[in-house]
Amino acid sequence: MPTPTPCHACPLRRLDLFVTIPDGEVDAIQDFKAGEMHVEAGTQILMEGTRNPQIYTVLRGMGLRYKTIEDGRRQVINFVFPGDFIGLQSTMMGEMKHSIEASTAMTLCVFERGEFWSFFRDHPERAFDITWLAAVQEHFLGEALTSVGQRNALERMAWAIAKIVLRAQALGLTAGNRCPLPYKQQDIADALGLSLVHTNKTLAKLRDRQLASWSNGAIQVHDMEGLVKLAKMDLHGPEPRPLI
Amino acid sequence: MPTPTPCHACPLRRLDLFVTIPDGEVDAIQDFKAGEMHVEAGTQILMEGTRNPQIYTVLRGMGLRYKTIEDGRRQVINFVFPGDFIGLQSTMMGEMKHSIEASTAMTLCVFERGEFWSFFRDHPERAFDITWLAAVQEHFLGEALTSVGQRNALERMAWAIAKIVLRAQALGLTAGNRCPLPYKQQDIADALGLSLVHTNKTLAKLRDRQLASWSNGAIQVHDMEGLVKLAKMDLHGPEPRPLI
DNA sequence: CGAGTATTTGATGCAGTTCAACGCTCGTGG
DNA sequence: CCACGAGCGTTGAACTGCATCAAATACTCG
Repeated sequence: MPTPTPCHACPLRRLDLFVTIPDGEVDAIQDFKAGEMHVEAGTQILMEGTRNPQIYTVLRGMGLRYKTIEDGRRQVINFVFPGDFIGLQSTMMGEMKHSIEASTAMTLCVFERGEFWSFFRDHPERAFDITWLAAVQEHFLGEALTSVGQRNALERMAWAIAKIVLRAQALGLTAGNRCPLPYKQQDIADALGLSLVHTNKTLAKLRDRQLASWSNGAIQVHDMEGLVKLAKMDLHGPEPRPLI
Repeated sequence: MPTPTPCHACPLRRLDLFVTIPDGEVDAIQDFKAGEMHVEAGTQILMEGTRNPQIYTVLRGMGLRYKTIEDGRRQVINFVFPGDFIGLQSTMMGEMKHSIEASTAMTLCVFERGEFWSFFRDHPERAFDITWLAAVQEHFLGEALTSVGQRNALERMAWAIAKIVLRAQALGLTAGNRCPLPYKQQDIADALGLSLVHTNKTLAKLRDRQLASWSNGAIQVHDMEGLVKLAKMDLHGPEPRPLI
Protein backbone atom coordinates (compact mmCIF):
# COMPACT_ATOMS: atom_id res chain seq x y z
CA MET A 1 0.00 0.00 0.00
CA PRO A 2 1.74 3.20 -1.16
CA THR A 3 1.47 6.35 0.91
CA PRO A 4 -1.06 8.88 -0.39
CA THR A 5 0.46 11.81 -2.22
CA PRO A 6 0.23 15.02 -0.18
CA CYS A 7 -1.53 17.67 -2.28
CA HIS A 8 1.31 20.17 -2.04
CA ALA A 9 3.55 17.56 -3.67
CA CYS A 10 0.97 16.65 -6.30
CA PRO A 11 2.75 16.11 -9.62
CA LEU A 12 -0.26 17.39 -11.55
CA ARG A 13 -0.39 20.73 -9.80
CA ARG A 14 3.04 21.61 -11.12
CA LEU A 15 1.89 21.44 -14.73
CA ASP A 16 1.16 24.58 -16.71
CA LEU A 17 -2.18 23.05 -17.60
CA PHE A 18 -3.47 23.71 -14.09
CA VAL A 19 -3.85 27.15 -12.57
CA THR A 20 -1.81 27.70 -9.45
CA ILE A 21 -3.47 28.53 -6.16
CA PRO A 22 -2.07 29.78 -2.85
CA ASP A 23 -0.51 27.22 -0.49
CA GLY A 24 -3.23 27.78 2.08
CA GLU A 25 -5.81 26.76 -0.48
CA VAL A 26 -3.88 23.61 -1.29
CA ASP A 27 -4.08 22.79 2.41
CA ALA A 28 -7.86 23.16 2.27
CA ILE A 29 -8.03 20.66 -0.57
CA GLN A 30 -5.72 18.39 1.37
CA ASP A 31 -8.14 18.53 4.30
CA PHE A 32 -11.04 17.75 2.02
CA LYS A 33 -9.20 14.76 0.59
CA ALA A 34 -10.19 11.57 2.40
CA GLY A 35 -7.58 9.28 0.89
CA GLU A 36 -6.50 7.54 -2.25
CA MET A 37 -7.93 4.62 -4.14
CA HIS A 38 -6.22 2.34 -6.60
CA VAL A 39 -8.26 0.43 -9.18
CA GLU A 40 -7.31 -2.12 -11.79
CA ALA A 41 -7.91 -1.71 -15.50
CA GLY A 42 -11.45 -2.67 -16.35
CA THR A 43 -12.98 -1.58 -13.03
CA GLN A 44 -16.34 0.16 -13.08
CA ILE A 45 -15.70 3.23 -10.94
CA LEU A 46 -19.13 4.81 -11.10
CA MET A 47 -22.37 3.44 -12.51
CA GLU A 48 -25.17 5.29 -14.24
CA GLY A 49 -28.20 5.53 -11.99
CA THR A 50 -26.34 5.05 -8.74
CA ARG A 51 -25.82 7.45 -5.90
CA ASN A 52 -22.25 7.21 -4.77
CA PRO A 53 -20.85 8.49 -1.48
CA GLN A 54 -17.56 9.65 -2.95
CA ILE A 55 -16.14 12.04 -5.50
CA TYR A 56 -12.77 11.59 -7.13
CA THR A 57 -9.97 13.39 -8.86
CA VAL A 58 -7.88 11.26 -11.17
CA LEU A 59 -4.26 11.24 -10.11
CA ARG A 60 -2.95 8.64 -12.55
CA GLY A 61 -4.34 6.47 -15.31
CA MET A 62 -7.01 6.81 -17.96
CA GLY A 63 -10.62 5.81 -18.35
CA LEU A 64 -13.91 6.30 -20.14
CA ARG A 65 -17.18 8.07 -19.45
CA TYR A 66 -20.12 6.46 -21.22
CA LYS A 67 -23.88 6.19 -21.34
CA THR A 68 -25.88 3.18 -22.45
CA ILE A 69 -29.29 2.85 -24.07
CA GLU A 70 -31.52 0.04 -22.90
CA ASP A 71 -30.92 -2.11 -25.97
CA GLY A 72 -27.18 -2.20 -25.32
CA ARG A 73 -25.90 0.57 -27.57
CA ARG A 74 -23.22 2.60 -25.85
CA GLN A 75 -22.00 6.16 -26.33
CA VAL A 76 -18.57 7.05 -25.03
CA ILE A 77 -18.99 10.61 -23.84
CA ASN A 78 -15.43 11.51 -22.98
CA PHE A 79 -12.04 10.10 -22.20
CA VAL A 80 -10.93 10.45 -18.60
CA PHE A 81 -7.44 11.81 -17.97
CA PRO A 82 -5.40 12.74 -14.90
CA GLY A 83 -6.77 15.88 -13.28
CA ASP A 84 -10.35 15.08 -14.19
CA PHE A 85 -12.92 15.49 -11.45
CA ILE A 86 -15.47 12.68 -11.51
CA GLY A 87 -18.68 12.04 -9.65
CA LEU A 88 -19.76 15.66 -9.45
CA GLN A 89 -22.95 14.93 -11.35
CA SER A 90 -24.12 12.50 -8.74
CA THR A 91 -23.40 15.09 -6.07
CA MET A 92 -25.42 17.79 -7.80
CA MET A 93 -28.22 15.77 -9.35
CA GLY A 94 -28.66 12.90 -6.91
CA GLU A 95 -27.36 10.14 -9.14
CA MET A 96 -24.83 9.54 -11.87
CA LYS A 97 -26.11 10.15 -15.37
CA HIS A 98 -23.29 8.18 -16.95
CA SER A 99 -20.84 5.45 -15.99
CA ILE A 100 -17.08 5.62 -15.60
CA GLU A 101 -14.73 2.76 -16.25
CA ALA A 102 -10.97 2.47 -15.84
CA SER A 103 -9.11 1.66 -19.06
CA THR A 104 -5.76 1.40 -17.30
CA ALA A 105 -4.92 0.99 -13.65
CA MET A 106 -5.84 4.27 -11.99
CA THR A 107 -5.11 6.15 -8.80
CA LEU A 108 -7.91 8.36 -7.55
CA CYS A 109 -7.95 11.04 -4.88
CA VAL A 110 -11.05 10.37 -2.81
CA PHE A 111 -13.36 13.02 -1.38
CA GLU A 112 -16.36 12.34 0.80
CA ARG A 113 -19.60 13.55 -0.62
CA GLY A 114 -20.86 14.30 2.88
CA GLU A 115 -18.14 16.91 3.24
CA PHE A 116 -18.69 18.45 -0.16
CA TRP A 117 -21.14 21.09 0.98
CA SER A 118 -19.03 22.47 3.80
CA PHE A 119 -16.00 22.53 1.50
CA PHE A 120 -18.01 24.31 -1.15
CA ARG A 121 -19.45 26.82 1.32
CA ASP A 122 -16.23 27.56 3.17
CA HIS A 123 -13.99 27.88 0.12
CA PRO A 124 -15.73 30.02 -2.45
CA GLU A 125 -12.69 30.17 -4.73
CA ARG A 126 -12.70 26.37 -4.87
CA ALA A 127 -16.46 26.40 -5.37
CA PHE A 128 -15.83 28.70 -8.31
CA ASP A 129 -13.23 26.28 -9.64
CA ILE A 130 -15.66 23.39 -9.42
CA THR A 131 -18.18 25.37 -11.43
CA TRP A 132 -15.39 26.16 -13.85
CA LEU A 133 -14.66 22.45 -14.25
CA ALA A 134 -18.32 21.82 -14.97
CA ALA A 135 -18.18 24.52 -17.63
CA VAL A 136 -15.09 22.92 -19.16
CA GLN A 137 -16.86 19.60 -19.37
CA GLU A 138 -19.90 21.28 -20.90
CA HIS A 139 -17.66 22.93 -23.46
CA PHE A 140 -16.08 19.64 -24.40
CA LEU A 141 -19.44 17.93 -24.80
CA GLY A 142 -20.59 20.73 -27.09
CA GLU A 143 -17.55 20.14 -29.28
CA ALA A 144 -18.05 16.39 -29.28
CA LEU A 145 -21.69 16.81 -30.24
CA THR A 146 -20.64 19.07 -33.08
CA SER A 147 -18.15 16.49 -34.29
CA VAL A 148 -20.57 13.61 -34.25
CA GLY A 149 -23.39 15.68 -35.68
CA GLN A 150 -21.52 17.48 -38.45
CA ARG A 151 -18.24 15.84 -39.36
CA ASN A 152 -17.76 12.75 -41.50
CA ALA A 153 -15.87 9.69 -40.32
CA LEU A 154 -12.40 10.83 -41.33
CA GLU A 155 -12.84 14.31 -39.86
CA ARG A 156 -14.22 12.88 -36.64
CA MET A 157 -11.30 10.54 -36.25
CA ALA A 158 -8.81 13.32 -36.91
CA TRP A 159 -10.61 15.49 -34.38
CA ALA A 160 -10.64 12.81 -31.71
CA ILE A 161 -6.99 11.91 -32.13
CA ALA A 162 -5.89 15.53 -32.12
CA LYS A 163 -7.95 16.24 -28.99
CA ILE A 164 -6.59 13.24 -27.15
CA VAL A 165 -2.98 13.83 -28.12
CA LEU A 166 -3.11 17.54 -27.26
CA ARG A 167 -4.53 16.70 -23.84
CA ALA A 168 -1.91 14.04 -23.26
CA GLN A 169 0.83 16.47 -24.28
CA ALA A 170 -0.39 19.08 -21.83
CA LEU A 171 -0.18 16.43 -19.12
CA GLY A 172 3.33 15.41 -20.08
CA LEU A 173 2.22 11.91 -20.97
CA THR A 174 3.76 11.84 -24.42
CA ALA A 175 7.28 10.86 -25.39
CA GLY A 176 8.33 12.44 -28.68
CA ASN A 177 5.40 12.03 -31.02
CA ARG A 178 4.24 8.86 -29.27
CA CYS A 179 1.13 9.14 -27.15
CA PRO A 180 -0.30 6.33 -25.02
CA LEU A 181 -3.81 5.32 -26.07
CA PRO A 182 -5.02 2.53 -23.83
CA TYR A 183 -8.37 2.09 -25.56
CA LYS A 184 -9.86 -0.45 -27.90
CA GLN A 185 -11.08 0.41 -31.38
CA GLN A 186 -14.56 -0.35 -30.13
CA ASP A 187 -14.20 2.44 -27.57
CA ILE A 188 -13.25 4.94 -30.24
CA ALA A 189 -16.08 3.66 -32.42
CA ASP A 190 -18.55 4.22 -29.58
CA ALA A 191 -17.15 7.68 -28.98
CA LEU A 192 -17.49 8.76 -32.59
CA GLY A 193 -20.79 7.06 -33.40
CA LEU A 194 -19.16 4.82 -36.00
CA SER A 195 -19.21 1.07 -36.45
CA LEU A 196 -16.17 -0.89 -35.39
CA VAL A 197 -15.41 -1.91 -38.96
CA HIS A 198 -15.59 1.59 -40.30
CA THR A 199 -13.49 2.87 -37.42
CA ASN A 200 -10.80 0.43 -38.41
CA LYS A 201 -10.96 1.44 -42.04
CA THR A 202 -10.87 5.11 -41.12
CA LEU A 203 -7.77 4.58 -39.01
CA ALA A 204 -6.18 2.82 -41.98
CA LYS A 205 -6.95 5.86 -44.10
CA LEU A 206 -5.25 8.21 -41.63
CA ARG A 207 -2.26 5.90 -41.70
CA ASP A 208 -2.17 5.90 -45.49
CA ARG A 209 -2.28 9.67 -45.51
CA GLN A 210 0.70 9.80 -43.18
CA LEU A 211 -1.22 11.70 -40.53
CA ALA A 212 -1.23 9.33 -37.57
CA SER A 213 -0.83 5.63 -36.86
CA TRP A 214 -2.00 3.62 -33.89
CA SER A 215 -0.53 0.35 -32.74
CA ASN A 216 0.44 -1.38 -29.50
CA GLY A 217 -1.50 1.01 -27.33
CA ALA A 218 0.19 4.15 -28.61
CA ILE A 219 -0.54 6.74 -31.25
CA GLN A 220 2.17 8.23 -33.40
CA VAL A 221 1.19 11.56 -34.83
CA HIS A 222 3.16 12.27 -37.98
CA ASP A 223 1.45 15.49 -38.94
CA MET A 224 -0.50 17.29 -36.25
CA GLU A 225 -1.08 20.27 -38.47
CA GLY A 226 -2.57 18.00 -41.11
CA LEU A 227 -4.88 16.39 -38.58
CA VAL A 228 -6.04 19.73 -37.25
CA LYS A 229 -6.62 21.04 -40.74
CA LEU A 230 -8.53 17.95 -41.78
CA ALA A 231 -10.75 18.21 -38.70
CA LYS A 232 -11.24 21.94 -39.27
CA MET A 233 -10.44 22.74 -35.66
CA ASP A 234 -8.08 25.29 -34.09
CA LEU A 235 -4.64 24.10 -33.16
CA HIS A 236 -4.41 25.52 -29.65
CA GLY A 237 -4.32 22.85 -26.98
CA PRO A 238 -6.39 22.75 -23.79
CA GLU A 239 -6.66 26.00 -21.87
CA PRO A 240 -5.47 26.19 -18.26
CA ARG A 241 -8.04 24.96 -15.82
CA PRO A 242 -8.33 24.42 -12.09
CA LEU A 243 -7.40 21.25 -10.24
CA ILE A 244 -9.24 20.14 -7.12
CA MET B 1 -41.10 49.96 -21.88
CA PRO B 2 -42.67 47.48 -19.45
CA THR B 3 -41.62 47.48 -15.79
CA PRO B 4 -39.16 44.75 -14.85
CA THR B 5 -40.69 41.79 -13.03
CA PRO B 6 -39.68 41.73 -9.37
CA CYS B 7 -38.10 38.34 -8.60
CA HIS B 8 -40.52 37.53 -5.80
CA ALA B 9 -43.33 37.84 -8.35
CA CYS B 10 -41.50 35.82 -11.00
CA PRO B 11 -44.00 33.58 -12.76
CA LEU B 12 -41.32 30.94 -13.30
CA ARG B 13 -40.44 30.56 -9.66
CA ARG B 14 -43.95 29.38 -8.89
CA LEU B 15 -43.62 26.34 -11.12
CA ASP B 16 -42.95 22.90 -9.67
CA LEU B 17 -40.07 22.62 -12.11
CA PHE B 18 -38.01 25.03 -10.04
CA VAL B 19 -36.92 24.37 -6.47
CA THR B 20 -38.20 26.91 -3.97
CA ILE B 21 -35.78 29.00 -1.95
CA PRO B 22 -36.30 31.26 1.10
CA ASP B 23 -37.62 34.78 0.50
CA GLY B 24 -34.36 36.30 1.70
CA GLU B 25 -32.53 34.43 -1.00
CA VAL B 26 -34.93 35.67 -3.65
CA ASP B 27 -34.05 39.17 -2.47
CA ALA B 28 -30.38 38.42 -3.02
CA ILE B 29 -31.11 37.39 -6.59
CA GLN B 30 -33.20 40.52 -7.00
CA ASP B 31 -30.22 42.60 -5.88
CA PHE B 32 -27.97 40.79 -8.32
CA LYS B 33 -30.39 41.43 -11.16
CA ALA B 34 -29.45 44.54 -13.08
CA GLY B 35 -32.55 44.82 -15.22
CA GLU B 36 -34.44 43.28 -18.07
CA MET B 37 -33.80 43.12 -21.77
CA HIS B 38 -36.22 42.51 -24.58
CA VAL B 39 -35.02 41.16 -27.90
CA GLU B 40 -36.77 40.47 -31.19
CA ALA B 41 -36.94 37.09 -32.86
CA GLY B 42 -33.75 36.51 -34.85
CA THR B 43 -31.47 38.51 -32.56
CA GLN B 44 -28.01 37.13 -31.82
CA ILE B 45 -27.84 37.33 -28.04
CA LEU B 46 -24.36 35.94 -27.53
CA MET B 47 -21.67 35.15 -30.06
CA GLU B 48 -19.11 32.36 -29.99
CA GLY B 49 -15.66 33.75 -29.27
CA THR B 50 -16.83 36.94 -27.62
CA ARG B 51 -16.45 38.07 -24.06
CA ASN B 52 -19.73 39.55 -22.93
CA PRO B 53 -20.25 41.74 -19.89
CA GLN B 54 -23.61 40.28 -18.97
CA ILE B 55 -25.24 37.02 -17.99
CA TYR B 56 -28.91 36.30 -18.50
CA THR B 57 -31.78 34.21 -17.30
CA VAL B 58 -34.55 33.68 -19.83
CA LEU B 59 -37.84 34.98 -18.55
CA ARG B 60 -39.93 34.52 -21.69
CA GLY B 61 -39.40 33.24 -25.20
CA MET B 62 -37.33 30.54 -26.83
CA GLY B 63 -34.01 30.33 -28.62
CA LEU B 64 -31.14 28.19 -29.82
CA ARG B 65 -27.63 27.43 -28.67
CA TYR B 66 -25.33 26.49 -31.53
CA LYS B 67 -21.73 26.09 -32.60
CA THR B 68 -20.37 26.56 -36.08
CA ILE B 69 -17.45 24.99 -37.91
CA GLU B 70 -15.36 27.25 -40.14
CA ASP B 71 -16.84 25.92 -43.36
CA GLY B 72 -20.33 26.94 -42.30
CA ARG B 73 -21.73 23.72 -40.89
CA ARG B 74 -23.74 24.37 -37.76
CA GLN B 75 -24.60 22.18 -34.79
CA VAL B 76 -27.56 23.18 -32.67
CA ILE B 77 -26.49 22.19 -29.18
CA ASN B 78 -29.67 22.84 -27.23
CA PHE B 79 -32.97 24.65 -27.31
CA VAL B 80 -33.25 27.59 -24.95
CA PHE B 81 -36.35 27.77 -22.76
CA PRO B 82 -37.57 30.06 -19.98
CA GLY B 83 -35.55 29.57 -16.82
CA ASP B 84 -32.33 28.81 -18.70
CA PHE B 85 -29.24 30.58 -17.50
CA ILE B 86 -27.10 31.75 -20.40
CA GLY B 87 -23.66 33.27 -20.66
CA LEU B 88 -22.15 31.36 -17.76
CA GLN B 89 -19.52 29.82 -20.01
CA SER B 90 -18.13 33.15 -20.95
CA THR B 91 -17.97 34.07 -17.26
CA MET B 92 -16.06 30.93 -16.34
CA MET B 93 -13.89 30.41 -19.40
CA GLY B 94 -13.29 33.94 -20.62
CA GLU B 95 -15.33 33.73 -23.80
CA MET B 96 -18.44 32.07 -25.16
CA LYS B 97 -17.87 28.68 -26.72
CA HIS B 98 -21.16 28.75 -28.59
CA SER B 99 -23.65 31.31 -29.86
CA ILE B 100 -27.19 31.97 -28.72
CA GLU B 101 -29.94 33.26 -30.95
CA ALA B 102 -33.53 34.19 -30.19
CA SER B 103 -36.11 32.17 -32.14
CA THR B 104 -39.03 34.16 -30.75
CA ALA B 105 -39.13 37.53 -29.04
CA MET B 106 -37.50 37.03 -25.65
CA THR B 107 -37.33 38.75 -22.31
CA LEU B 108 -34.09 38.26 -20.40
CA CYS B 109 -33.18 39.03 -16.81
CA VAL B 110 -29.82 40.75 -16.95
CA PHE B 111 -26.98 40.25 -14.49
CA GLU B 112 -23.67 42.08 -14.56
CA ARG B 113 -20.70 39.87 -14.95
CA GLY B 114 -18.67 42.22 -12.79
CA GLU B 115 -20.92 41.43 -9.86
CA PHE B 116 -20.91 37.72 -10.44
CA TRP B 117 -17.99 36.95 -8.18
CA SER B 118 -19.30 38.78 -5.14
CA PHE B 119 -22.71 37.18 -5.63
CA PHE B 120 -21.11 33.77 -5.93
CA ARG B 121 -18.92 34.32 -2.88
CA ASP B 122 -21.56 35.81 -0.63
CA HIS B 123 -24.34 33.37 -1.47
CA PRO B 124 -22.93 29.87 -1.37
CA GLU B 125 -26.34 28.23 -1.78
CA ARG B 126 -26.80 30.18 -5.02
CA ALA B 127 -23.27 29.31 -6.04
CA PHE B 128 -24.22 25.69 -5.51
CA ASP B 129 -27.30 26.20 -7.65
CA ILE B 130 -25.22 27.66 -10.45
CA THR B 131 -22.97 24.61 -10.37
CA TRP B 132 -26.10 22.50 -10.36
CA LEU B 133 -27.32 24.27 -13.50
CA ALA B 134 -24.00 23.58 -15.17
CA ALA B 135 -24.38 19.92 -14.25
CA VAL B 136 -27.90 19.88 -15.71
CA GLN B 137 -26.59 21.29 -18.95
CA GLU B 138 -23.78 18.75 -18.98
CA HIS B 139 -26.30 15.99 -18.44
CA PHE B 140 -28.41 17.17 -21.33
CA LEU B 141 -25.43 17.36 -23.66
CA GLY B 142 -24.47 13.81 -22.75
CA GLU B 143 -27.94 12.67 -23.72
CA ALA B 144 -27.89 14.63 -26.95
CA LEU B 145 -24.51 13.18 -27.86
CA THR B 146 -25.86 9.70 -27.21
CA SER B 147 -28.82 10.39 -29.45
CA VAL B 148 -26.80 11.71 -32.34
CA GLY B 149 -24.13 9.07 -31.95
CA GLN B 150 -26.31 5.99 -31.47
CA ARG B 151 -29.89 6.51 -32.62
CA ASN B 152 -31.19 6.45 -36.18
CA ALA B 153 -33.11 9.31 -37.73
CA LEU B 154 -36.56 8.27 -36.56
CA GLU B 155 -35.43 7.55 -33.01
CA ARG B 156 -33.55 10.85 -32.84
CA MET B 157 -36.57 12.78 -33.98
CA ALA B 158 -38.82 11.02 -31.48
CA TRP B 159 -36.29 11.74 -28.76
CA ALA B 160 -36.02 15.41 -29.63
CA ILE B 161 -39.74 15.97 -29.83
CA ALA B 162 -40.39 14.15 -26.57
CA LYS B 163 -37.66 16.14 -24.82
CA ILE B 164 -38.94 19.45 -26.09
CA VAL B 165 -42.57 18.74 -25.34
CA LEU B 166 -41.85 17.44 -21.84
CA ARG B 167 -39.84 20.56 -21.08
CA ALA B 168 -42.57 22.80 -22.46
CA GLN B 169 -45.18 20.96 -20.38
CA ALA B 170 -43.18 21.44 -17.20
CA LEU B 171 -43.11 25.16 -17.98
CA GLY B 172 -46.83 25.32 -18.59
CA LEU B 173 -46.34 26.35 -22.20
CA THR B 174 -48.56 23.68 -23.71
CA ALA B 175 -52.30 23.82 -24.29
CA GLY B 176 -53.83 20.36 -24.43
CA ASN B 177 -51.53 18.28 -26.59
CA ARG B 178 -50.39 21.31 -28.58
CA CYS B 179 -46.91 22.56 -27.91
CA PRO B 180 -45.40 25.70 -29.45
CA LEU B 181 -42.32 24.95 -31.56
CA PRO B 182 -40.98 28.20 -32.99
CA TYR B 183 -38.14 26.60 -34.95
CA LYS B 184 -37.47 25.85 -38.59
CA GLN B 185 -36.93 22.35 -39.90
CA GLN B 186 -33.36 23.39 -40.60
CA ASP B 187 -32.88 24.06 -36.89
CA ILE B 188 -34.06 20.58 -35.97
CA ALA B 189 -31.92 19.13 -38.74
CA ASP B 190 -28.86 20.91 -37.35
CA ALA B 191 -29.70 19.71 -33.86
CA LEU B 192 -30.00 16.07 -34.88
CA GLY B 193 -27.17 15.94 -37.40
CA LEU B 194 -29.54 15.18 -40.28
CA SER B 195 -30.02 16.81 -43.65
CA LEU B 196 -32.98 19.11 -44.10
CA VAL B 197 -34.58 16.78 -46.61
CA HIS B 198 -34.30 13.74 -44.42
CA THR B 199 -35.58 15.70 -41.44
CA ASN B 200 -38.67 16.53 -43.42
CA LYS B 201 -39.19 12.92 -44.45
CA THR B 202 -38.66 11.71 -40.91
CA LEU B 203 -41.28 14.12 -39.64
CA ALA B 204 -43.65 12.80 -42.27
CA LYS B 205 -43.01 9.29 -41.00
CA LEU B 206 -43.85 10.27 -37.43
CA ARG B 207 -47.04 11.83 -38.75
CA ASP B 208 -47.93 8.67 -40.68
CA ARG B 209 -47.39 6.60 -37.58
CA GLN B 210 -49.78 8.84 -35.65
CA LEU B 211 -47.15 9.78 -33.11
CA ALA B 212 -46.78 13.54 -33.58
CA SER B 213 -47.44 16.16 -36.21
CA TRP B 214 -45.91 19.59 -36.61
CA SER B 215 -47.46 22.50 -38.45
CA ASN B 216 -47.93 26.20 -38.03
CA GLY B 217 -45.33 26.53 -35.33
CA ALA B 218 -46.88 23.97 -33.01
CA ILE B 219 -46.41 20.26 -32.37
CA GLN B 220 -49.34 17.99 -31.65
CA VAL B 221 -48.29 14.87 -29.81
CA HIS B 222 -50.79 12.11 -30.41
CA ASP B 223 -48.96 9.37 -28.57
CA MET B 224 -46.30 10.40 -26.10
CA GLU B 225 -45.86 6.87 -24.87
CA GLY B 226 -45.22 5.71 -28.42
CA LEU B 227 -42.64 8.44 -28.95
CA VAL B 228 -40.85 7.61 -25.73
CA LYS B 229 -40.86 3.92 -26.54
CA LEU B 230 -39.58 4.51 -30.05
CA ALA B 231 -36.75 6.66 -28.72
CA LYS B 232 -35.97 4.11 -26.00
CA MET B 233 -35.90 6.79 -23.33
CA ASP B 234 -37.57 6.99 -19.92
CA LEU B 235 -40.86 8.81 -19.70
CA HIS B 236 -40.15 10.98 -16.68
CA GLY B 237 -40.01 14.66 -17.50
CA PRO B 238 -37.33 17.11 -16.42
CA GLU B 239 -36.27 16.94 -12.79
CA PRO B 240 -36.65 19.97 -10.53
CA ARG B 241 -33.80 22.36 -10.84
CA PRO B 242 -32.79 25.73 -9.44
CA LEU B 243 -33.67 29.11 -10.92
CA ILE B 244 -31.35 32.07 -10.63
C1' DC C 1 -0.83 -24.99 -27.58
C1' DG C 2 -5.60 -23.67 -27.58
C1' DA C 3 -9.43 -20.47 -26.34
C1' DG C 4 -10.88 -16.10 -26.19
C1' DT C 5 -10.37 -11.39 -27.54
C1' DA C 6 -8.97 -7.74 -30.74
C1' DT C 7 -7.73 -6.18 -35.38
C1' DT C 8 -8.03 -6.39 -40.32
C1' DT C 9 -10.05 -7.05 -44.88
C1' DG C 10 -13.57 -7.94 -48.53
C1' DA C 11 -18.40 -8.03 -50.25
C1' DT C 12 -23.07 -6.44 -50.09
C1' DG C 13 -26.96 -3.45 -48.76
C1' DC C 14 -29.32 0.43 -47.07
C1' DA C 15 -30.13 4.79 -44.37
C1' DG C 16 -29.42 9.11 -45.18
C1' DT C 17 -27.29 12.76 -48.50
C1' DT C 18 -27.49 15.39 -52.48
C1' DC C 19 -29.67 17.34 -56.41
C1' DA C 20 -33.66 19.21 -58.46
C1' DA C 21 -38.10 20.95 -58.80
C1' DC C 22 -42.53 22.61 -57.15
C1' DG C 23 -45.98 24.77 -53.95
C1' DC C 24 -47.33 27.75 -50.34
C1' DT C 25 -47.31 32.16 -47.73
C1' DC C 26 -46.24 36.57 -47.03
C1' DG C 27 -44.36 41.11 -47.75
C1' DT C 28 -43.13 44.70 -51.11
C1' DG C 29 -43.56 47.78 -54.75
C1' DG C 30 -45.42 49.27 -59.18
C1' DC D 1 -54.80 44.99 -56.74
C1' DC D 2 -51.80 42.08 -58.73
C1' DA D 3 -46.90 40.70 -59.91
C1' DC D 4 -42.91 39.37 -58.12
C1' DG D 5 -39.50 37.34 -55.21
C1' DA D 6 -37.77 35.44 -50.91
C1' DG D 7 -38.15 32.03 -47.46
C1' DC D 8 -39.83 27.74 -45.94
C1' DG D 9 -41.84 23.20 -46.53
C1' DT D 10 -42.58 19.13 -49.44
C1' DT D 11 -41.60 15.45 -52.66
C1' DG D 12 -39.12 12.43 -56.12
C1' DA D 13 -34.89 10.39 -58.00
C1' DA D 14 -30.11 9.21 -57.96
C1' DC D 15 -26.05 8.52 -55.40
C1' DT D 16 -22.80 7.29 -51.49
C1' DG D 17 -20.80 6.88 -46.90
C1' DC D 18 -21.24 4.02 -43.62
C1' DA D 19 -23.41 -0.27 -41.57
C1' DT D 20 -23.77 -4.99 -41.72
C1' DC D 21 -22.32 -9.59 -42.73
C1' DA D 22 -18.71 -12.85 -43.04
C1' DA D 23 -14.27 -14.62 -42.38
C1' DA D 24 -9.38 -14.56 -41.89
C1' DT D 25 -5.47 -12.99 -39.22
C1' DA D 26 -3.05 -11.40 -35.07
C1' DC D 27 -2.49 -11.06 -30.08
C1' DT D 28 -2.90 -12.60 -24.95
C1' DC D 29 -2.90 -15.41 -21.42
C1' DG D 30 -3.91 -19.66 -18.92
